[in-house]
Amino acid sequence: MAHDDTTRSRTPPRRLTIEDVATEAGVSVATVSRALRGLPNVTPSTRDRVQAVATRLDYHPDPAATRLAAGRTRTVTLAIPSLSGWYFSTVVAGAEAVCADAGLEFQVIAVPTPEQRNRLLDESQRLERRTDALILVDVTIEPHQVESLERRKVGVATIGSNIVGHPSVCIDDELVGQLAAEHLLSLGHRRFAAIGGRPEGPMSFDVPDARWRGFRRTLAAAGVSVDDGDLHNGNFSLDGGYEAIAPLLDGPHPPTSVFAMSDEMAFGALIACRERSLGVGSDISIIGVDDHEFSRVVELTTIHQPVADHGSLVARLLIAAMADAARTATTTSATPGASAHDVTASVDLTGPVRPVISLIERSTTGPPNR
Amino acid sequence: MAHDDTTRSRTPPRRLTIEDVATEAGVSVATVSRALRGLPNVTPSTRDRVQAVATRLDYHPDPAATRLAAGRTRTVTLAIPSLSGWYFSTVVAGAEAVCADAGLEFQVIAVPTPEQRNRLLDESQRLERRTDALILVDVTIEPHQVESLERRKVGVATIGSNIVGHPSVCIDDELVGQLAAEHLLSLGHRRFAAIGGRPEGPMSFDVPDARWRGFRRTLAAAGVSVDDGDLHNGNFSLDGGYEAIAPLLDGPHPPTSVFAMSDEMAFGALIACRERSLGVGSDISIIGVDDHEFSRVVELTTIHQPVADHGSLVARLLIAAMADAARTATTTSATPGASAHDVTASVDLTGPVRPVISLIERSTTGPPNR
DNA sequence: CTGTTAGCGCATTCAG
DNA sequence: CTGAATGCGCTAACAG
Repeated sequence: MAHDDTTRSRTPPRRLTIEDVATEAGVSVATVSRALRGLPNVTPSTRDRVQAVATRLDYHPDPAATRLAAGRTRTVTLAIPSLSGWYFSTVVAGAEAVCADAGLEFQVIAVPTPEQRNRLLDESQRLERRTDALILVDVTIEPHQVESLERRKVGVATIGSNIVGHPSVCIDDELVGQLAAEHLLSLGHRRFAAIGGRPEGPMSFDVPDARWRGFRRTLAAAGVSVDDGDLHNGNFSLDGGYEAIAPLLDGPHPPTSVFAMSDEMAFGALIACRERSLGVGSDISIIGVDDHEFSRVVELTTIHQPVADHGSLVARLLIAAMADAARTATTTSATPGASAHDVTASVDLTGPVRPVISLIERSTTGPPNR
Repeated sequence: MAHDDTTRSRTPPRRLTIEDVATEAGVSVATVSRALRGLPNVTPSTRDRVQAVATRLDYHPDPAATRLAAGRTRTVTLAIPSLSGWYFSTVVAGAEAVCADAGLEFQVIAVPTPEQRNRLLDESQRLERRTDALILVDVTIEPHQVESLERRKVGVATIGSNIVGHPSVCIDDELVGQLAAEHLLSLGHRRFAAIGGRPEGPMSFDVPDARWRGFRRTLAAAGVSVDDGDLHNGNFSLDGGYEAIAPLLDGPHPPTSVFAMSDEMAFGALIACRERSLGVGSDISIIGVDDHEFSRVVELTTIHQPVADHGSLVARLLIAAMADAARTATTTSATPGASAHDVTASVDLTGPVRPVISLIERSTTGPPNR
């Protein structure tokens, strides 16, 4: 009554190891290891045979054993202030897809506070053992932390900021501010307010600063002056946007236009305006940043950035950089001149990649009516 | 000239091992292992000493080695049709937070297609080696796959469906349909359309079916009949909602009310209505499901579900179930009667937990004007 | 209570 | 080109 014990039995089937494959294929484990990883020094015929057996047995090397023996984890870890929210989740999705494609495990960790950020980054020892590389999304990192990761050969790539010598994707945030200012200015606005970042909030990334600089500079060039009192904290959230704008609307001297540094904050502002029966696009103009999926639902004028590309782009850059590093390491210590013909990875992966941004004019902005 | 070589040198510092701690503390590695894991059979004084040394040295056990030796990975893997989108990312965020808190690594994998789903679930061998447990979010799983995972002691928990004997969180989807129908009915509507799931789309989960059943049943009880021709595919996306509703609006006999099975699809419907200058809440009523973060921005009437809790809840249930399983395993083979006093985990973790849902009436629904 | 020892599954020298 | 041997760092019996 022989039945397939490995699929029917109630007891856990013994996991098959490289040795099972070796025995079955009539070779040594070393050969199996080489064959399966596509290393040289294996006769094509034996390689094929080994691969056939492995496939038939449905063999997959144990990642833990591989890690322990080889020292590499084949996993990428992404750290991000939050996993929810449109921007963040879109970035995560992009990065995951690329990593999965590359056969890398994808781990993710939310670091909403500076404490958690440091707890993660200060333990490079721990990190090295868990991951081959780190993708930092709107997470700041200090020089000594970078250095520590470099020393431990942990790859690093960033979104929203950049580290010299490491791949990064970030838009020109000053330009964002400039485009917003130019648009509002061209419409005839002269009274502005801005809703921006979390000065004492969880993270301290410099995106909002740069946007504010660009905004302010452009206004100044047009002879309009704003000061830091015109910048309000909206925490990059819908509620934050609402809270930030409401008092202004109720105040004695409301702005005719507001630059919300994210669409989500702009949505909050929209609610506040509706509550007060203000005509958005006439009584008051609102411009956001992101081109959030739902911006067109409310016809929000905004500055588009290709968020979906951010994640996949860094992941690709990171993977290329890692491959590059690995190859350089072996190349350097083996055949110093071998890279002459190998221009494959000679694209520069260390400078920041700057996705193109553009103004999308919809109906929440218009000429001021007062 | 002694300087701290482990933090300054350009060469990777040799990672310190359990043996370093042992030597430094003057005990054996076994004792260090016990002490650090809080196992019994260690004198408090030595335990303290070991812990002090470990802390001072900033020692962290290598996860790969632990996995290999202990067989457990201390990682939880979450599989989900997509990582972006409000519902999904909110769930992910909740689960991650709980896992991180519990000291578990958190891996995530997108399975947009049935092929990818099967590729994941059919390789229980591979899965077992990578993760201790699986959280399935709106991902269907076949009985034999469940069995295979059970045999390999991989924990499983689900959201959006439930597997007997495993923890799960899912709302009463028939009730969702019923609430929507009752609301629309009470307003006086008699002509309905529904926008629902992806019949031939990537996933084949039964959420939309249940919602449709509840909707239809309630209507029938009120003497109104709808048929499958009134159910349109909106793919649970904004664009899908738009595409689904547009032709109806342009048709000869448009509905006075539409039940969108997700807020995102409702948003798409909203756009279509606006394009046609239809008064939403008067010319046509729209009700969604989710209570999406932005529903209040557009004043969408919807059926609220506590999405933020879903993720953290399953994660908690899963972790409890895993602890339970581990304890049962040891208990059973050691002290059969020991659990008499230990009622800690005797809450039932195997039945589905059903979060409370409720209708939130805003302004996109109202009495029909024709 | 503590130390010794034998693997966990694989990658990797080094001989052959 | 291939195989035998060593060790990655830790846990889990077992012996003291």
